[in-house]
Amino acid sequence: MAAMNDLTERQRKILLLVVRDYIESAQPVGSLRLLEHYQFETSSATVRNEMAALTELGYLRQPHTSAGRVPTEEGYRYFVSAMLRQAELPEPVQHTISHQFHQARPEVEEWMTLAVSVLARQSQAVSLITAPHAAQARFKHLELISTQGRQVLMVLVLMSGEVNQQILSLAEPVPQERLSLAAIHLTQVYAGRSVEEIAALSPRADALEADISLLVAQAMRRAAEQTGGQLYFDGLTRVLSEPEFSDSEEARRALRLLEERNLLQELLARSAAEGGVGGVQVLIGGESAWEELRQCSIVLAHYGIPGQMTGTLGVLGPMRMSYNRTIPAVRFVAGLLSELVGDVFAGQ
Amino acid sequence: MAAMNDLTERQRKILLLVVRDYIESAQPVGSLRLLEHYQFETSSATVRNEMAALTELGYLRQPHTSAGRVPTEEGYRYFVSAMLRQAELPEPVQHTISHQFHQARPEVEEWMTLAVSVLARQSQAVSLITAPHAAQARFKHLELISTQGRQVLMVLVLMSGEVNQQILSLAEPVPQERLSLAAIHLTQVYAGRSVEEIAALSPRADALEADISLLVAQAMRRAAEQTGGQLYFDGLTRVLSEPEFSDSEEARRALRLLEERNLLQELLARSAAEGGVGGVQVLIGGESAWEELRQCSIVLAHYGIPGQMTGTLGVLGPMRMSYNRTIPAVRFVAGLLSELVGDVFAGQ
DNA sequence: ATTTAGCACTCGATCGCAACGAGTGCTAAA
DNA sequence: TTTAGCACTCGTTGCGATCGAGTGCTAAAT
Repeated sequence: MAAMNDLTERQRKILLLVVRDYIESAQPVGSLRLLEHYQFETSSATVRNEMAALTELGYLRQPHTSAGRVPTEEGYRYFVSAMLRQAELPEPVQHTISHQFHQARPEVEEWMTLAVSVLARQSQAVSLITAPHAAQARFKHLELISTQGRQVLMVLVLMSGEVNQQILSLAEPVPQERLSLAAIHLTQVYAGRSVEEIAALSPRADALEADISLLVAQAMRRAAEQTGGQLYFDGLTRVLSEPEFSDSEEARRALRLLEERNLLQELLARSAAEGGVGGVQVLIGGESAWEELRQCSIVLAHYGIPGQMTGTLGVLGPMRMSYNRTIPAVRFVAGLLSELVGDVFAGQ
Repeated sequence: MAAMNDLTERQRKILLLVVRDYIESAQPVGSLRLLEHYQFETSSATVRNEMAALTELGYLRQPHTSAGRVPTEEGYRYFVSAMLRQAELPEPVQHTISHQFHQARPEVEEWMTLAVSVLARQSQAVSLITAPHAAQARFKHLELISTQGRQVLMVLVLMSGEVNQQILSLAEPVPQERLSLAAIHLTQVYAGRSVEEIAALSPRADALEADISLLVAQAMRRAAEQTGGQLYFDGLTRVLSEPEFSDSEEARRALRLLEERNLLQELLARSAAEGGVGGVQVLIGGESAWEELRQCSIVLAHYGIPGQMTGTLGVLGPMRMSYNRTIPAVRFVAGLLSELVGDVFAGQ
């Protein structure tokens, strides 16, 4: 492992260019190629020497003796940390995205699908996001709606705005009025309470209400146990044209994670512990993460109101994903969503 | 194009075996291979002659002169129509699936994810389903919940059980009591009404209610305009290991459809016009469907209560998908869902 | 002490070519 | 009508030659 700042200015320049070129071309980059495409005052031999040094330092790697250089994970990391400092999304793009969000219908679901769509387009990789999720599930409102016979639709709204619906089969038909009364009563009693409080309240005499409050507690416990809000993603098919994914079965297996939603949610949640809202984290080569993600990188950030109502969004792509488009986009969208969520849920 | 029943018994047997073998092996099948793997009383030469005849008739095709035979679309169709007649899912599998559904929490969302998961596993292809969708959107219930300041969460429940939530920004803060009164009033007035009826009712004097009823009408119109319920799918990554998809960019492009949810919904909705609930339709080679689906087949069925509350489910896979596992599975799951939906929504 | 021109060397990629073999269609005998 | 026999087709496989992008090293130049 190399120390951080032992690079000369020229080495730094060469390293960054190699990474940049490799990200674009997906081909090992050699000294001549570098001279052709970028401005240099030195000759190819000098560049070769520097590249050898960078290889020695662990930032670059040769797939085989007579090939150009490819960044190592360490190399990507250097590139990314240089990137993190600066890198704003261009003004006009910011405006477009911002506009799209304010144009959209004010529903969380809309925001989520818009966010993944924007990120997928911007990064050309797979984007994911979890809906904002309250740190603590608190009861807001209950509605019971008779549909037919003994079937009742229960709609449970949490203070986070999360809506939970479930179909109950009662032992016998109950008229809508009685259902409404029960719902109003329970709503009054439970308003603002947490799962524990609701579970602790002694079951009331009324059999119907007792049944229902049991189900309410269950539903809330489920909501609380979830590590995050609902997961959305986009860009899966776009990424299939990347060479990494069409070639190797290895990388393709990584995509299989996407259908194991709970696994992925856990991954996102785990990182929440580390980074606060605002900062962009970049996991390169699946450091500290899953085996399947060896070949991948993840750029992620958290949004929302810290400690109250947060979600995670990120981009999953090949290690040579376009960080300079992805990182600013992730940061910007996270900021935008924090604002929107803040407007609606702040101070509960 | 060949007439339907001009095949001798032996030709029929050979054709079905060729299709079956090709579906399994993904390799052109020759006369010798057929003799090895299945029981024949004739020699390879006879089989060759019959294969030549079947090629002449348009059921088979040779990728090149010295290769085995591959089914044409016509060949697949013959195979499928032979299949449609019989083909039940094995009893134990039926029981397992049935059990899973009755075990699941009684929520539409659960049913949908379970359905796609079962179908994806059973068919080894991409499965899709649209949530049950009412033929006509009818108002059931409205709830207004103040979250913070001028922000109000509107929860609109339709008689179909579809729940619609949206965040409103009012001109000025309104206390929860006033919101509740408005919601109760509107719920009474609108109960059971269709979009048109609601839009037709003259806007009332109360400004708050007027605003809200406008939004309700908008939301209902959106719900009505949607060609189907929410789209779920599964099995995307599994299908990537099929040779059709890892080899050709062509087939991979078909998968891109899956992220254009509206397109896909339209496709499913369009077929609804043709087949009623119960029958399984098989679209081979994207007949009458999209350009992108040239290489694919779709097995689909409708479920629910005809004319009232229906959804579509299907499997999208390569033309050589395993019809004999897919067709019975689609039929069975459609039946199961019809029952479940019927229990809850019948007779509204 | 750097930098650079020159050069031998490496090794994957590409090309051409021969051999292989699965599969066919045809003919003639059973 | 079936089938054994056979010539023929043509994609696949294997192999050696060649190519060329790229390297590292050495020795001269700055």
